Amino acid sequence: MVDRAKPGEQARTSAPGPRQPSLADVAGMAGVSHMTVSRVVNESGPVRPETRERVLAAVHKLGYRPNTAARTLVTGRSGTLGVVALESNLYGPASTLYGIENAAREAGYGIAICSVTRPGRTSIGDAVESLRSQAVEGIVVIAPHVTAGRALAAVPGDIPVVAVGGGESAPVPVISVDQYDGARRATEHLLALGHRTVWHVAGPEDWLEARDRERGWRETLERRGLRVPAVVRGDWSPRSGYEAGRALVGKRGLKAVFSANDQMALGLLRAFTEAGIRVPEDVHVAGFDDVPEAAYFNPPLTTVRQDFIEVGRKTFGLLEDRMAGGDVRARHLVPAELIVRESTGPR
Amino acid sequence: MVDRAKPGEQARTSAPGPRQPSLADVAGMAGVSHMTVSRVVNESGPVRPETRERVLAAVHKLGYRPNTAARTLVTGRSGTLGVVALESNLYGPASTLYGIENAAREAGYGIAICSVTRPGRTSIGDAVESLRSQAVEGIVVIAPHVTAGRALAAVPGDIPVVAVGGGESAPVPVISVDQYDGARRATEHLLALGHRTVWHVAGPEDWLEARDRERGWRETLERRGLRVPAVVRGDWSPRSGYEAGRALVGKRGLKAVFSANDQMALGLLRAFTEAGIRVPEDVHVAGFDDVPEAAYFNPPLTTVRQDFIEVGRKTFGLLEDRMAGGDVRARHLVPAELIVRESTGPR
DNA sequence: ACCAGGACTGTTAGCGTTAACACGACCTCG
DNA sequence: CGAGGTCGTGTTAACGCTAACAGTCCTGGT
Repeated sequence: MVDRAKPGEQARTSAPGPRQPSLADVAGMAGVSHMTVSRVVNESGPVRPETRERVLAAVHKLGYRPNTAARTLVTGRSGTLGVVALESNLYGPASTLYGIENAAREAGYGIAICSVTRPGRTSIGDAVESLRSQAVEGIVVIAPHVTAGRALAAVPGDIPVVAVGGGESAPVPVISVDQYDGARRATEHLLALGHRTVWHVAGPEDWLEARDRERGWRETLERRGLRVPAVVRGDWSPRSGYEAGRALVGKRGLKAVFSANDQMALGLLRAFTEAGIRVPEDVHVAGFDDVPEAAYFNPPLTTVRQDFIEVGRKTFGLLEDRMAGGDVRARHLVPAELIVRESTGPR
Repeated sequence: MVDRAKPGEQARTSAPGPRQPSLADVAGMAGVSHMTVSRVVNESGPVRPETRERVLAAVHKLGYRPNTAARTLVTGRSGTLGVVALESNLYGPASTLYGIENAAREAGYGIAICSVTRPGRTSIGDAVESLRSQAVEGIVVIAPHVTAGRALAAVPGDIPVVAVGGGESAPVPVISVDQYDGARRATEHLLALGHRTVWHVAGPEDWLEARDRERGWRETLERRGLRVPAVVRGDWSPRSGYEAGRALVGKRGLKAVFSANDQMALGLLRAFTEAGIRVPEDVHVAGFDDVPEAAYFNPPLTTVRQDFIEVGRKTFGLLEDRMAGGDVRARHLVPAELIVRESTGPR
């Protein structure tokens, strides 16, 4: 029996012990009915100041905490939102999650999360299901993946859902950074440096953000009647960027490269360095995301910044509207900002 | 009235509508008592196969979903764990969270999170409080910060809590990567390259991991009777690493630097490059964390890898023990692994 | 003096679930 | 052939809370 707590030290085992105090216990101590206690605790309905004092004292003394389960059962509201996050350890999703969580907490909501590693209709569906069973009042799906649209369509309609970065076809409201415009800006910036064309290292084909960025790049070139080089495709990882870089080395007329994210741009830089190609002297490189590291790459990376906190805030706002019964189906865009650094600097 | 759903299209507004079906509804349709339905749903107690079929059919037809709140109310178990994460957009915490979540979901638990930006006794306390009010069964605190110890001491003892990366003084079980040993390995690796000493860019003084890494470095030098240079302190960010690098440039005998994390190491590399100091030719540099980018830094970074998935798994296991009533107070360490790359390569 | 109505408090009835026990039918064993 | 068990099912009573209504005072206007 190692477990005997020393005096003054709380027993830290989870012995069943006396259960948490309930409204009734507080009521007993304060000499009122449980309803009066409920009214004090929720500030609903009038209570004489004197009574309130007594109740509050009892609440304090007993360490009373309202039982969420009971409250949820009777009110039908859990005060919890669910977030489905795909690849939540990537910088973008993690930051978005953070933004949503902040906005939600400010409004008094708790957050339940469910990450899914590999996308696919089933897993997103499972995640939503798992959250629903936690009685969440609404769900945010962070899954900028093509399958997300189908998965979302399969979600029962009786719970409010909004998506972050989903496709236009999603049957729910979508909020997203303007990937297309961000890619356009990066591409035009590179062209403005005097290049005849811009190469592109794209993200995985089944990611919507990858598609939008690629489209932004492609259409910018087409609009000007410029040659559109074959895209090299990566998987967002620095490693795939490195491989893309090696594939690109030696291409004729390689003067400007737009990478679909900063991590791949890092791999590119590495591959170019190894091949003796200097950035920005020989080739200009731009990325996407503006991860905190980007400013300290070698050289510092020109990139497109996404305001994830704003995305989180707007997403929560949209979900709130949906939960209030609004029929919002629009697609909301958050503007992207071009950050120019040395990787596209003067030669 | 824009809201009328077209036939075949689900109404996506949250109109109150007929409430979710309950056990009683299913029971009615199947012609049994609600208890029989409960037994079928939970696979508790014997049910004749024939009856089970009928019940299952009704469950399916009605789209019955158990009401968690009611179940929690009566069983006292919510099936949810809480995670308090500090700076959850940093690579380490985000990965740990991911690891914990995975392990928890495998065991059938849901996860509620609560991030806190700035540490301090109150905010961690608030976060714990907020999670408790969500009726979590246990709490993981990811907060490798000195204030975490005090904050944890203030948490009521009636809920199981474990900490990730907390200090030895924490009144709860702690799980952590062996920071000290990781730092020792990095330092010894640098010394083995023939340097007379190793400089150190430390993390914020109030982070326990920063302290452990610094101690591992310092004591390794002291053990060999080597000179211990003054530490330069950063805040984990690449920017602070850059500034540290500029402060270091020109120091006499600067041959080897151990940075407390990879991001700062990146800043260091940048500062050295700008100053015309070559890595690894002039100076050797090592980091800590092994972020995915580290292998593609310029040059690729020697660093200490932390197995966050393993940390998450062990953390969940420990919490499970606590919830089962075990009085585990030990400190569990996950070994760190040195990854050697070009930044400490041959000259 | 009387009644309307507000302020304050209490009583009752669920919310949907599981725990605990009760009951009949059937089987097995001595 | 009856005692005692298991199987399959039902009944009842919580769990802790809020909604809805029912009182009981007290005040103020007529």
